[in-house]
Amino acid sequence: MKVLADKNYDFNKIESKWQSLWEKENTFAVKNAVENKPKFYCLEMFPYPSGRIHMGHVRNYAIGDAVARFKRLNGFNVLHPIGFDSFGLPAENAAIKNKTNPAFWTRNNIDYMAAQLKELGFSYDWNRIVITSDPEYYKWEQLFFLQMFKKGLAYKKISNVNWCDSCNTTLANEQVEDGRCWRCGNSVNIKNMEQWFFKITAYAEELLDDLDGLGGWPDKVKTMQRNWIGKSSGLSLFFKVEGSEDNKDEIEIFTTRPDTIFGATFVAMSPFHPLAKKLIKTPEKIAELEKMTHNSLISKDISEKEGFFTGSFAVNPFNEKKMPVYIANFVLMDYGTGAIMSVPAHDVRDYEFAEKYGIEIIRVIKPATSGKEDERLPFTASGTLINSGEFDGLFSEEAKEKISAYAEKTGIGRKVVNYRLRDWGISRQRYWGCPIPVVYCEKCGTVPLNESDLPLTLPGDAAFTGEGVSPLKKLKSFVNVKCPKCGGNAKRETDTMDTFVESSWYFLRYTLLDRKEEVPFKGEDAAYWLPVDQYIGGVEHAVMHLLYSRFFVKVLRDLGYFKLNEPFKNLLTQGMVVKNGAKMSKSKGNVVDPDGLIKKFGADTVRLFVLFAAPPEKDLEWNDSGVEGAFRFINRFYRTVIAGSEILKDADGDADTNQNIKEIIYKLSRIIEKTETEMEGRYHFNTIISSSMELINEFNDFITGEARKETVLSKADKYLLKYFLNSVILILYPFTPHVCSEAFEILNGSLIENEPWPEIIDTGYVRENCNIAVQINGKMRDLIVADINSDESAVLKIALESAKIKKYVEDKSLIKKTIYVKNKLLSIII
RNA sequence: GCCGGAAUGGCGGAACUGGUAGACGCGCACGGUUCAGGGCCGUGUAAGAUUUAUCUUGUGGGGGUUCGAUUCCCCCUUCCGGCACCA
Repeated sequence: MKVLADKNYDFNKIESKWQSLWEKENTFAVKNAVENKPKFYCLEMFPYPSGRIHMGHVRNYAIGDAVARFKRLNGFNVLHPIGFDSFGLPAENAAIKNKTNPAFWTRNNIDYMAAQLKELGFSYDWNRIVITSDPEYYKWEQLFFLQMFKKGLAYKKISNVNWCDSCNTTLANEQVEDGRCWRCGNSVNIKNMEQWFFKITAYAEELLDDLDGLGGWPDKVKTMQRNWIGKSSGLSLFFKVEGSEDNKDEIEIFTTRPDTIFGATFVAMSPFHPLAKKLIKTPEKIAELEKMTHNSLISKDISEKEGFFTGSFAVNPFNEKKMPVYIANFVLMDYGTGAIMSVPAHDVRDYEFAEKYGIEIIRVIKPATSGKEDERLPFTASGTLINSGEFDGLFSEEAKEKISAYAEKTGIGRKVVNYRLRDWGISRQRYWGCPIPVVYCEKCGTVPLNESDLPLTLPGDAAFTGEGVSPLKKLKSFVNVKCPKCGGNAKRETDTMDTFVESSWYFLRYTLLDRKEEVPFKGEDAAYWLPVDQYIGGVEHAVMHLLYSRFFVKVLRDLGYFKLNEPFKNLLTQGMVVKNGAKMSKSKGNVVDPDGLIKKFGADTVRLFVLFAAPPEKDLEWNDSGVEGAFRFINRFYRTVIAGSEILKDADGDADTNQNIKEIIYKLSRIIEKTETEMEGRYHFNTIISSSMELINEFNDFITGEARKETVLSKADKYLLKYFLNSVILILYPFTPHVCSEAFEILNGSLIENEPWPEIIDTGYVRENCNIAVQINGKMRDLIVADINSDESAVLKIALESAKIKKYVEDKSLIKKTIYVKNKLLSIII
């Protein structure tokens, strides 16, 4: 007995029906390795459990779900997991406010957001959920830390670090944007303190080189990473300090412009340079130095170049020139050597400084081209050397080589490569993060925990007052501990790890099916699933998460976990969801809440709209009436299916069919092909959806329009129309899975998930004629109809009969030249 | 300042390697639906002129290559993003 389908589109009923079926049947659960099926790992950046899903999430996950469902239809074994990046500050701030443990707030948010994701109908394998604040997850992170510690890849040092007053913690360089905290936007100070670091700089060269192999990444992201790593090759030189005690003091400088060495007129040194104090001759200037270091600690921002003469001189080994040594606020201590040779004639910054303090300026590079512009100083381009002794006449590039070689030969310098990239500071002075598994013993010093003592869990009885130091530091029961080595008194490390550590390997954890197994993940599973075939997320993580993850994978590889070099094969960075041209935010009052929309229109409508309104890489302008348009289309689509299911009941596949039907089947075939092409990586779903709309419009013309009234549909016609309608349902299924599952069931009585992607069928249709554009001197003048595959002379003949063309070409002899593009265009030159 | 990216109707966008610019949707207008409204269906919708089955202009602006340019090249403007004393 056939269940009569609702005539009207009841999204509530349809969506809850399919969602509960998917959940009950475990439809999207996936095994590690399935024979005869290629694998596809589709991953979206997991959310921080802030409380509710926002439109940015909906867009991100709708894109990912479209890819995952499409790949499943196409016979792939698809891993499409989800989890929660659940350590982090908002939970702790909420804990301070509510005087509870961050775990409660986090748990509630995860439950709510997981329910929202289910209501949106995303096809995740929920069995593989990863929650990073669970000890069963961060335990392995602590293990990685210990292994890295043993290899020297995790180490502690005192340095100037970024400090956010509002978050009460330090930040990595990547997490400071425009001098402000990436999370809260507060301006960042500098603090001198002891911190744990991951030695990402050890991988700088590999991280840079391997970018070239990431063909599936946007150039933009690769460029950002390249700039962030900031490799530069140059020369480091030793300058003797004149008159220093026993002539021992030397200043090492770094330059990328050895060709300008003869133009150096002073040495500029960072106020933090170890020699700074020693070189200064007067007490007043020591005071000045202290003022300068103090100011540099308050703010990274140097609005005005400042400095002073130390009273000491350094000697340029190339020309024995005595150069004054200056302390300068714009010289960074943690890049290069903390001191530079200053060539005001050929460096903008040095020029500015020299002008201000009246230092000598010597030109040593002559422009290759002559012109007023190039006569001006500073001149920073390449050119020919002058005033440079034996190197005169050489061009910059050659001079760099020769001068560097000379320096190496004579032992006054060496070629070096510097990186802008700094080691990743991972210490955070907060509670809600992964504890660093280290103790400080009175006797043994810094001692790592034994692996068997992991996990080191967060204590549940910490107090969240929001005042003073981290809750962990104040908790004596946590801090006071026995040394794992000698059993003596020791104190625990109370810093926790940056939450970007969790997100650096969560995609590996997803591959582990049985979470009871005592491993972070299994090498064979990782080898099967990785690299991620399609990664989707916001571009804001271009140099944070995406760089850290690449680093982490290389470290785990070197720790012997697998042979993988790069985690993410293809990357799609989706644009923001904006309203009235601005990013949605509470302060702007332009937030659109998905819950209300799902209630009003259903998940399929919301998903369809976010995919239809713009291609994924562009920003998406929110538009309420656009959502209604998406809703209207789904209604129309549903009614079409209902009507179709009545009309196409007795479909059967033989005998001749009418030419009009063959024609729309032909059109369908082109759109199936186009969809396949788009789904290979461009992912312009908006064009696929608009094509589907066209197909539905065509279909409606057949079953309700004039065409139907004129023709009686044969069984074979109906067979093709049913194939047509089923194909459209399959094309739309990745975007609007609920209504398509329902539609497929109405039409076929079976599950769409068991159906393969539509094969293109050949109806034997051939286009009989085509429209050809006729141009006169490059301007479109007429559109004529010609037999398909006509040759040029036949088309020209038709064209010359056209009244519009005759107007321009009275006589064939006027034609100078013709260009013919078969079945498309004829261009006549007169 | 340096490095990227973008600019197409009233709006979101389409046009894949140069070949009929404006698909599809929104909005708007008119019409239909025993028509209050809504919904649904149909028609029209780049601009300007007009003798309305006609012509001109038109893809940020200016130049170039080409029979032909939204597409390729050069210059400029605006907007967005990244980096910003990294020597």
